[in-house]
Amino acid sequence: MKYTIKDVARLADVSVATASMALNNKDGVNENTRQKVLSVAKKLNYLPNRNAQNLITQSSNSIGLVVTDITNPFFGMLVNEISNIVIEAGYNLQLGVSNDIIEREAQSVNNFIQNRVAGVIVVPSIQDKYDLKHLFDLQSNGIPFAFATTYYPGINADCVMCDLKKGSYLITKKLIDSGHKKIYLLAGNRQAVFSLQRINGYRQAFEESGIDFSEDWIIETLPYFESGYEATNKILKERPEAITTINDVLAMGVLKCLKDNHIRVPQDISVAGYDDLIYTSILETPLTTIRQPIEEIAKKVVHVLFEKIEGKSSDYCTYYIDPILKIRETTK
Amino acid sequence: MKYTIKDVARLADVSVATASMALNNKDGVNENTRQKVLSVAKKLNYLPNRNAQNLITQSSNSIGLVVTDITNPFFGMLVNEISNIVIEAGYNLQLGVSNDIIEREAQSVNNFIQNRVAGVIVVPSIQDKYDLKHLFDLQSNGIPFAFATTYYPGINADCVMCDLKKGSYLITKKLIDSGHKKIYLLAGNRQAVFSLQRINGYRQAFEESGIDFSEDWIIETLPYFESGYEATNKILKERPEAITTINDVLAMGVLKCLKDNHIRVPQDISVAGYDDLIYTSILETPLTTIRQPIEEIAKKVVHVLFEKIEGKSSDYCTYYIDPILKIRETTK
DNA sequence: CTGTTAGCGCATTCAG
DNA sequence: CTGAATGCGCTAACAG
Repeated sequence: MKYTIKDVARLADVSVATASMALNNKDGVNENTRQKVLSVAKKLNYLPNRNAQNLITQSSNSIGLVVTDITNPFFGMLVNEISNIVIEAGYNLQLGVSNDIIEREAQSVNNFIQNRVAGVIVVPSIQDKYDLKHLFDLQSNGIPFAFATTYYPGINADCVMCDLKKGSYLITKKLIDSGHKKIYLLAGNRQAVFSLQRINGYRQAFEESGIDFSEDWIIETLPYFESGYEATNKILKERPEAITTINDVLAMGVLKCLKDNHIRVPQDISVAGYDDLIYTSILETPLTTIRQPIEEIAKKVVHVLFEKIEGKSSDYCTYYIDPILKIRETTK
Repeated sequence: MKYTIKDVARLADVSVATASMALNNKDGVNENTRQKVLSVAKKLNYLPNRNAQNLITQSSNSIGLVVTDITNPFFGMLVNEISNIVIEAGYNLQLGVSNDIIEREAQSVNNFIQNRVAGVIVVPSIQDKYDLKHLFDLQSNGIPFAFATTYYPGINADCVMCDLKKGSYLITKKLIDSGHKKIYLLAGNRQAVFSLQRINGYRQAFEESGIDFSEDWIIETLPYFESGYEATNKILKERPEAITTINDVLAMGVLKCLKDNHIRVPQDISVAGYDDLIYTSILETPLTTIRQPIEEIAKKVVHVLFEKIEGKSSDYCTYYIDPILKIRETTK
């Protein structure tokens, strides 16, 4: 049976109002009656109906989170961290998976709005054309939100992300210093902030070194394993000296392709990834990569969101977390 | 601004009741007035409050899902599939991550109960002692639930899972047929159904072949990368001829340890995993494994749950999906 | 076809 | 300290 507060009030022989006050630890209720209420609540296994609570208190115990690709362990870890923190704080997590399709992101966000969640965290997807109405809808509904790992430009919201430009700069510089010139970048979608920033870091390294580079070396890709494989297949005939990617999953696709073509890493080609997934450490040659400090990103983004929810802060900021270069064996 | 149905009613110059009927496409409302209501709703960007809707209709648009380890791509894929199906059906997904801690599972389920979700899917965690009160609470609150990938014994609920015994049987038989005798099994927790079934398959293969085996070859582990590494480290001095595991992530830990100890696979030791993660295909030597058909499991478990939600079915069943043996190069 | 009334489960006034 | 009354936003009778 589902019990309501009426049931516990009736069985505790008090009114609904006092039952409510007792249950919520409000003062102004006699200790004896409180105990009586609590004990019947326990006996009945009574759990308050959040829909009713949220409705009357005009608040919510849920946080909405949209990620692009839950299949990628990087986002798996992000969800894990965010989930832990959010639950710890007494909230519930509603999850949307966009698969990098903006319409799905919008659908999830609309769900969140209808459910009147307390706040939303979104990992933006790759899109050429942005229809960001759902984000403005969040704003007009007074629901705070923050971006994680990257952001959509032109939106007034907090963002917590890795300093992607710096990461790409570090890795590209490393490759240049090792004597490579023809360094390809599997870059994702040029329109996207997370690609642009990495491209800028890549460019900066070249410019600082005074080595010429070609725009043709910047390859647009999707961020998946297969995309890394296909892109590599296409550029192989250009004889790249090194290939960097915007994430480890792409880099694994690169390695797979090179393997299938009997090209040795790093003897024939150097390869570098981005993210530092644990699973890359057992590769034939462990992957040189950039670590994005996920725990920090998760902690910070939730913190920032909570401040907005609690009304402690009202100005928006993009927080950059320092990346860490992990030199392993896929680079000379 | 947040608008309520009152606002759209007022601006459309109708009563709240007709506004509601128009919005919900009920018939018995003039086409003109319906259009009028719809247009102001659109103009206002009105989205109904689900808390109120759920409260009055005594229903819900949310499905709760608890997984153990979202960091493992296997569960990432499972969440992805379930999310897609559930969203497609017009539901919202609430996610809990237990990290194999039963108290966290319970907390998530309690959240789901309080939110009065329509149904719950749970991936049971590894535990010696089960306090399954939260599941009985689901039942007493009339919330249908189903298990995915494994189940807790003694609970009246549906389960959709891979035929784990068969999978382990197939792989063990394969190893025996290749001439191995001393085959270790990194088995997870013996108390858990998902371990037991695999152990049974392992046993069956030995018994059929008439080869003696030792109980000592069955090693209890946690299901994580590090656990695979550590377990391997411990059994190395016993000179195993082959190591099978209950998931690919564990197997990757095994491979990493063997690599660090300069032990060749499969020349010195054969290794086999379970799950068929895409990332294992680029390993030094691609991993022999058992594929669990995740899409099928996801589809079926959601289907089964929906039938319970809609009251179309009332008896419980465990559905076993056939595993697929993937022989690659880590086995002789 | 439309508006009035009632109530989902709960928290918060305000009298007593 | 306690209870009766009110309303959160919405849907479902029921009259008119």
